[in-house]
Amino acid sequence: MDDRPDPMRDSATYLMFELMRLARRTSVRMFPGGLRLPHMLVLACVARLGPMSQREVAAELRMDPGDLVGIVDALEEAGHVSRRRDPEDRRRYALDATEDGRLALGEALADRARLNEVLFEPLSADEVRLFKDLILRVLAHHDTRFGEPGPCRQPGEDARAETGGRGSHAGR
Amino acid sequence: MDDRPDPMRDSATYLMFELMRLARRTSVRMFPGGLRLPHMLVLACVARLGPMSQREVAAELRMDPGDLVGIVDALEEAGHVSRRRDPEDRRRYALDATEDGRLALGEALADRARLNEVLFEPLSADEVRLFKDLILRVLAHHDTRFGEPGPCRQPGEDARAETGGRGSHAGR
DNA sequence: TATTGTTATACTCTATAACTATA
DNA sequence: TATAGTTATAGAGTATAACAATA
Repeated sequence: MDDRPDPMRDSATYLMFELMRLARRTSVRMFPGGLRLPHMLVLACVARLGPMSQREVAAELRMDPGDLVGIVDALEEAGHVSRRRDPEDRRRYALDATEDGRLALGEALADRARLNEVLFEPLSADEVRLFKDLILRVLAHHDTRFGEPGPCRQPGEDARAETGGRGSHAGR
Repeated sequence: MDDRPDPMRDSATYLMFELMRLARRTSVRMFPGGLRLPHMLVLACVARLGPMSQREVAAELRMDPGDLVGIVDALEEAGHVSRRRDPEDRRRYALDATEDGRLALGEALADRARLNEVLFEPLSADEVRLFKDLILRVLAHHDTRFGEPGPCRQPGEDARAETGGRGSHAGR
């Protein structure tokens, strides 16, 4: 039966696929009805980058502007974002996060942190940092958003456990 | 503008989400019309584990048996798998990979390897191995398929699927 | 921007047929 | 047999997500 090894398990993208399925199921089980990732991303985007148009959000998140309509509809109905016409250019919206939206984002971030704790429990804190660092380096290679070390570390934030230089830090 | 850090980027599951989006887009761009991951998984499963029922495939891959119907339909129509009734139990199919299916699987595996090379180009071979190793350890902690002997159920999933061999179910 | 439509994936529920066990 | 319960597949329906085309 199990004589031959599964050739799929050699593929990093397949393993990531399995891990994402596990993450989604675990998320639904732990936080049913919670903010889903796309909504969370849009909310976090407007909360961080201030009043902006849907077009700008779509560009920032690499999402289809058409798909943003429904997401912003839902966030507006939930009272998480405000959506008024930009007086400078009435074709555009000026989206912004409400106070309630910022609270909801904080809760969603806490939930997601808890999810990550449960999911990555077998890894040490250093290993999780290394894991994220490897992904960030791959993303940076293909997507300018993740390009520079910029918004990952801030003055006043703790940077001592830096695992990832561009060099080789993974001997194994 | 606003140079506050994006709080999402601290979340391993968010970074994985972005990397999976990138992988899917890259895959479609490099191999339009190629075998998609679920089809590939089913094909690899029957090619490796010999003649088996759809129920067994679903259990092995943690997929919904209902969703398997369409996937096997497509694989059968493409000539990649054979689907005949199991004479021992005519409710079941005896699925098996055809020679053509094994060839197609080999090509799909080669394509996926090429995709992984392109995607993970910024990482060294050791780092990719480490990356896969970290994922495998996480998967093993939540899913019995991925090693780690021991009594361990994956979250959000029950143990309903236990179709070992034909014949006796001990507990009734 | 918004709308409409298409496709892929995942999950739920139900129907039907074939099997198992038992009275 | 007859009856009841279980299993394997099929199908409909829902929901999310990505994407294309167009108003």
